Amino acid sequence: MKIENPAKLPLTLSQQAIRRMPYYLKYLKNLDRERNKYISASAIAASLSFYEVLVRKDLAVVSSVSGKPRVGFAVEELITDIEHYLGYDCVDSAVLVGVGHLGQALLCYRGFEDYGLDIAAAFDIDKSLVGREINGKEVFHVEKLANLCPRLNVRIGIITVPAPAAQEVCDALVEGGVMAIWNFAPTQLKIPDKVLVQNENMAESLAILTKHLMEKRR
Amino acid sequence: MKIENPAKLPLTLSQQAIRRMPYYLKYLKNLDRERNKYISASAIAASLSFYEVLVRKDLAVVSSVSGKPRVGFAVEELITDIEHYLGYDCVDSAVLVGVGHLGQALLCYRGFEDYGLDIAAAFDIDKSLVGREINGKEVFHVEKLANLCPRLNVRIGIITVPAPAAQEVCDALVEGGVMAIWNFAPTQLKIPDKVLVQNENMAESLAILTKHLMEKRR
DNA sequence: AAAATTTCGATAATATAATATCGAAATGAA
DNA sequence: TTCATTTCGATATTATATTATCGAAATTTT
Repeated sequence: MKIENPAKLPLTLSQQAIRRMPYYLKYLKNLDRERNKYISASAIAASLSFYEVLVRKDLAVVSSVSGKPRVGFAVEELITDIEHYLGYDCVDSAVLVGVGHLGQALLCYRGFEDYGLDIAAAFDIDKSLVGREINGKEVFHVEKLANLCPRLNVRIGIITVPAPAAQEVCDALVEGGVMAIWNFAPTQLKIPDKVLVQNENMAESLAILTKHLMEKRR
Repeated sequence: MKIENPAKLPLTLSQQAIRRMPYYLKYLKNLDRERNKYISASAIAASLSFYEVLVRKDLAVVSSVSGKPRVGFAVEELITDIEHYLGYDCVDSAVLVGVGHLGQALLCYRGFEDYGLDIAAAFDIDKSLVGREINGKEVFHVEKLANLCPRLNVRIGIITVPAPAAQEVCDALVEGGVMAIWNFAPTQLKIPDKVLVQNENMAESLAILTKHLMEKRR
């Protein structure tokens, strides 16, 4: 009798590992798949500047088959496995609230489809924007937000309003039954546990940068 | 003789702690400082939904004075300390490369000044953009990038070009003597060790979101 | 056929980060 | 003045994530 998982190897990916997945995916998709049926973790690691063993571990979790020694992993299968793992194969609908510069940039961004995201509609408080279309997506007034979310069958809310308005918008999204929020406003949102918040606060990254430069200066 | 740091308490902040700093700063600045000369770590933690002890530890590292039991930390001093810690008190100049939707959004963003960042100029390959001004910042042709960086006394490069062009732009920035790069392109850049890269890849966050939703669906 | 090489998976060791617990100092109330 | 409460700092524990090491399988070279 063989022991299946002797030293409790991870069966799920860490948060950080999930973040690495899009990089793997992009790299694999850019390969010439006619020439490269197989790819080694070592090669991936070298190209992405990741640690080799880390790549091997990440792939072990998502991959349906194991890699062949001296050969590597089957590229096509890996791509399918990663896309499936991240849920890219079943598209999620989202609404975007706040049609400012950043909001418009996101509305116009091509590439979200590849990531399994479809922005169904946009919302703003500015009446001169309401009714307009941006990249084929209609802009509604925010007061309709909570009502329209269920009707649009939306599960993700994207917040690109100024910080002071963010909590209010967030509450409306939660009321609308959204299950995950992508927050670009520089605030910490209060939210029920069942809803996931992903903050994209540029001040965070900037803090890392300026801190680093400050130390260089010394 | 008193032992200074018996159980090697951290003298520096973790990356994650640095990322929390902007939230502390924002919270403290929004306080009515006339009424609140002091603030407790407990109150900050409750407002930001952070763990109390974590806040205390973070503040202990940046704060020049320790908190008073039953009272808390002096607000004004904390603000000064955090700003100094992050280097917000000495402004860094940056250039932005790639004046698409996202690039324009960043060029127009007010608030960077508060974070010690000044975007000195923008660059693009599109000749119809070159020579124009966006939010008071002139757009130059990318071929001038490496040359102008030293002249503008720039230490940060912001990359908002499409992924395929990112590495080339990055190389020019490094050639221009930039010390830190803020990369919004969804690629892993190859860079000398001395230069810091901060990736702002939306695919990363999106992976977390879609993964989470996929699990909910089951 | 034997030896060298690449790559794998498994395990171990380390580093980073978050959470929990506890005694002591400062304040306010009994 | 004594006692309860809030908040602190220090220490301990646990969780998360990365890096290192090693033997074994598949392939190529000698």
